[in-house]
This record gives sequence, C-alpha cells and structure tokens, in this order.
Amino acid sequence: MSFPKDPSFRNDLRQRGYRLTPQRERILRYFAEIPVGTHLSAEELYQRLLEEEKISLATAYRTLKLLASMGLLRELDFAEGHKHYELNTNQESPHQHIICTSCGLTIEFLGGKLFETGQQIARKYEFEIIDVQFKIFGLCPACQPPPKKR
Amino acid sequence: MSFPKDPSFRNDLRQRGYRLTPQRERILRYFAEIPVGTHLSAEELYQRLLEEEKISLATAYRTLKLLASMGLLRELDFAEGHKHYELNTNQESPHQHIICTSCGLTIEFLGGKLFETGQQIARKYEFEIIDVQFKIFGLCPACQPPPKKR
DNA sequence: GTGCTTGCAAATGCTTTGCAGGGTG
DNA sequence: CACCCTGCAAAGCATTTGCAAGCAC
Repeated sequence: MSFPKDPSFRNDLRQRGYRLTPQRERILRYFAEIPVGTHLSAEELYQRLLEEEKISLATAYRTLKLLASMGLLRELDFAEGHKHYELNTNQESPHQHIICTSCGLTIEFLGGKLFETGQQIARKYEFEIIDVQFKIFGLCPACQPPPKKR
Repeated sequence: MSFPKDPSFRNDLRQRGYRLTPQRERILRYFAEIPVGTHLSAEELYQRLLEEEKISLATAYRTLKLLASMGLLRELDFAEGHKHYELNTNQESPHQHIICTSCGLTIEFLGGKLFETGQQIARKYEFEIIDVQFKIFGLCPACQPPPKKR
C-alpha cells in the first residue's frame, strides 16, 4: 500500500461518512512505515509521534479504534491490560502470536491455514469476518519453571 | 472433578506455597457447578456470590488471577475492557469463541485440532503451554452491515 | 456554512494495592 | 505463632467522553 495517498483508504473513509484528517493519515502512514508486525499501544504510538508533530492521546485512541473497525489495523490483546495495534496487511494468513504470561515476551509465527479455518467457522455462523486471532499463552524458556509468586 | 475436596486442587495450592481458604474453595466450586463454558467477569462472579455469603471484590480479582495462573481457570479476553474466566476442563481441545465486535455476542464452538496445532507450535519455541485461544472477531448476522457510526 | 474532528481535561471503569486484622498450616 | 489472606478503601491505569474551537467537504 502507498500512504498517505492510498485511494482505498480515502474511499473507505468517505464511504462510511468519515473525514480524511491529517491525524488519521499520519497514524496509518506511521504503521505502514515501520516493520511489518510491529504492534504498538496507543501510548507508544503517541510517544513516537510526539517527535514530529503532536497528536493528542485522545485522538490516538479514537483513531486506532476507527482504523481497527475499518479493518485497516488489527487490534491485539495480549491480556496485559492495554491493547496493541498493528497494520492489517489483509493477507490470507496473518501472523499469530505466542505470549509468555510471565515476562510478556511475544513471538509471532505464520498462521498457516488458521485463517482459512476461521473463515469456515465464520461462514457457518454467518459472521462477517474481521479478524482471526490464534494465541498461545505459556511460559517462555527463561520463565520456566514458574516463580512461586508473582 | 469433585469440589471442594478435590485433592489435586489442594495439592496444587500447597505445592506452590498457597493456602486453602474458604474463598478460594468457594470460587472454584462455583465454576464447577455452573454449565461448562460459562464465563464470568470478576464483577459478575462477585454479584452471584453475594447471594450466599460475601467475598470481597478484591479477593475475587486476586483469586481469579491465582486460579488462572495455576491453570484451573481459563482467562478469556474478548476485547471488551474486562476479562472473563471459565473453568479449565483440561481437555485436549478446549472450546473456542467467535465474537461480534458490535453487539458483543459470543458463540463457542469446538476447537477440533486447534489445541494440537498450538502444542506443536509451543514445542517449537520451547514454551510450556498454558492455554490456546482461537478467536474470530466479526459481525454477527444481526449487526451486518455495520452502522456508520458507533 | 454544516457538522465531523480535535485537544484538553475531567470522568469512567476495571483492576491493583497498602494496610490492619484474621485465619491457615 | 509466623506468615499468608482477606476486606476495605484508596490508588492506579488505560480508555472514554463533554465541550468549545477548528477544519474538511
């Protein structure tokens, strides 16, 4: 995709009655410029954008949510208390995650046929699919055996 | 499993240096008594237990987290802003969920070979597996097409 | 010009934590 | 009888929201 002039992005916004603002363009472009699979929290995004020109944290939250609802971003929840977002590349098999519940380490791996499996199930229940997430929670090598207390 | 005298529960606690308290027993037993797959938030659990004898909300949160870390409960996150918990039946193929991001409807379905797939991946990365979660986010029939605004 | 958006700050909502008293092992 | 737990209330965080001003269309 080419940002910020990606036509589909503009059309997507218009078709839903939303406006193309510098902030929205900026945020989507930022995700397109960083390595694929980089996932950021609203706060992290806000901090990184501060270096150039400021976008309020509230707008960051609003925009992330909007872009995710449009399917342009993937909203990820690693059960850490805050959400993460990454560019949704719309590929047939998005990568998935294995997360260490002790130290928070997350590793991504290729989804293989998982997305296809999800599509079949979604079809069965007549859902219009937005995202398929396969998550493995566990303890990474460094965190085994688990500490007695946390 | 038989509660509240399930020996493995008691042993699990002891082995980790935790104590067997009426509150912990009560909460785990409650999950064992309700239909399989019923998932409750801390607040919901708290409300339901109020009818009998009160357990503080703080204890509910602490206990849910503890039991989940022990693998007795599954911690579920449907990206709604609060976590849900359900009894972990330790079966080879736990059920999974399809969630409507618009109205919150969640339907569970059998995991099939998804858990096995997760195990293979966990082995590859040398993770000690705690849970495998496959989630499909989408719009249920009633919520299609999406409203222009929320 | 209309009305969606932004920024700011206050508010909200879920979850965690400090502390003193209580109960388990 | 040491130390883990609980209950309570206060604190902590991520996220949302009210409102006035700004900007896209």
